[in-house]
Amino acid sequence: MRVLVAEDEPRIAERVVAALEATGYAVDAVHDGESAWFQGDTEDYDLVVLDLGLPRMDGLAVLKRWRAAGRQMPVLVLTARGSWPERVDGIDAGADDYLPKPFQMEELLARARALLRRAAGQGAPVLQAGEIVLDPRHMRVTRGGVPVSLSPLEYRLLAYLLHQKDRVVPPSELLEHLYGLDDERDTNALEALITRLRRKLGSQSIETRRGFGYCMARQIP
Amino acid sequence: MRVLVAEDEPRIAERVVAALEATGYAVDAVHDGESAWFQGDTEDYDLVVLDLGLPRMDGLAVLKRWRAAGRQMPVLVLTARGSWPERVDGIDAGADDYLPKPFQMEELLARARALLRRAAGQGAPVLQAGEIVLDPRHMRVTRGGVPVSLSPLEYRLLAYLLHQKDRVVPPSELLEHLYGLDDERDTNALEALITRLRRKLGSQSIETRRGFGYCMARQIP
DNA sequence: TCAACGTTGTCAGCCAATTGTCAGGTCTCA
DNA sequence: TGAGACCTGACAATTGGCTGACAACGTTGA
Repeated sequence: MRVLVAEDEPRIAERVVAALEATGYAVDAVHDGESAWFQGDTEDYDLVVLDLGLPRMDGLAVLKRWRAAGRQMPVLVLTARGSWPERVDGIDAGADDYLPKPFQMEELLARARALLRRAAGQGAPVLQAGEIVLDPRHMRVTRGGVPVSLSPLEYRLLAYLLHQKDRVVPPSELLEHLYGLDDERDTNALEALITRLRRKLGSQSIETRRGFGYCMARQIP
Repeated sequence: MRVLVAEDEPRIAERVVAALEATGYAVDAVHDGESAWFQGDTEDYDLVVLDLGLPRMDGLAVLKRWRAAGRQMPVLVLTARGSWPERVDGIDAGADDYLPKPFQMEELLARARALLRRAAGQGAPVLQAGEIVLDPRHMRVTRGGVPVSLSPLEYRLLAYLLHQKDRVVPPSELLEHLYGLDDERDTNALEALITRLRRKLGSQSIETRRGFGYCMARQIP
């Protein structure tokens, strides 16, 4: 999961980034509207946390430009302006949710989860495929009820595949989402990672579609 | 657009129903948890506005039962319990959004619009010819509902033919599309490919128009 | 400070699926 | 009936993907 955080107040930005990273997302941070717009326009994010009061370009303007250009990613708007007319504006400009400042970090994370979940077209609070269950709230993974311990990278890979449910995800997309910005990696690193994950989850858990990519195995429940 | 409103306080329920109806939605209202659950489980709604503090069955329980039963409709949760831990619970139980009371009606409408907009964005465009179905999102092909596993090249060929539907596609065009080159590639490679595809999809699936090209057979299902 | 450990990228070798080629077939139409 | 268009089975070269081994790196704890 790649997340872009656009927030100009250093203390808040730092806390948000730390919390999101601790949750296992790959996070990029920018501190003004123009950079935010550029990043969101050129890179592929699963979620954007966007402050409305950004320097150089207003957050609302950034959001509108993205939407006008057809960018679909879920956007969680942070705003200090708590009165409801602005909220309504934000939502109608294409925000998927907003959070008035000040907020509890836990609440931001819950909303982030909800948006990512919704974007994946899923209503359940846990991600699941067959006997594999991933609980994003507690960052726990079980296989048939038995806890499985995953490394950070393994966890991110599994979470991404589960979010995509039975879509086939090409290796290039996985590489981009796992390693954040401009990291050029050998696809073999990904293959090794898949192998390690399979060893922990069972070789049947992740399906290879030769020539296309990977997806979680569709199990017949 | 059908909307279900589950709210037990008569004054609020009345205002919400009126506002939604004024917007042009068809609205059903219930006033306790059991009725809410029953309605949501048996009828098809595009959106549910759900109060958490319902008599007879708690709103959260209603929501969880829906989700457990696989009901996917967007749910906007209303709650008087404004503290953030309950909000987190609500969101994690499968709510798509929540609105703390008291709220401005305009804000509720904006959120309703956002949820409906998002739900509408999920159409699954599939390519089809007779019993052959190609789902581009899942990169899956089925024949009479039975999954068929295709190689990358076979998949591309089929996708192209399905896109052209009832048009007869000359071999030169197929070669160009499959191999990029406008060249002297042996048309026999294409013939071999067609043969392999036919073996998987049924020999009737692809029609040969001698001297012109190929097209998907128009089947009468 | 150093050793033990876990994580992750790299490398090399292996296996199996994919796909082009070839050598015959079969079909169709003049 | 024969020429060309098309089909198909066999085969081999190529490619994509898997995995065990190892090394680099950071973390932890004594």
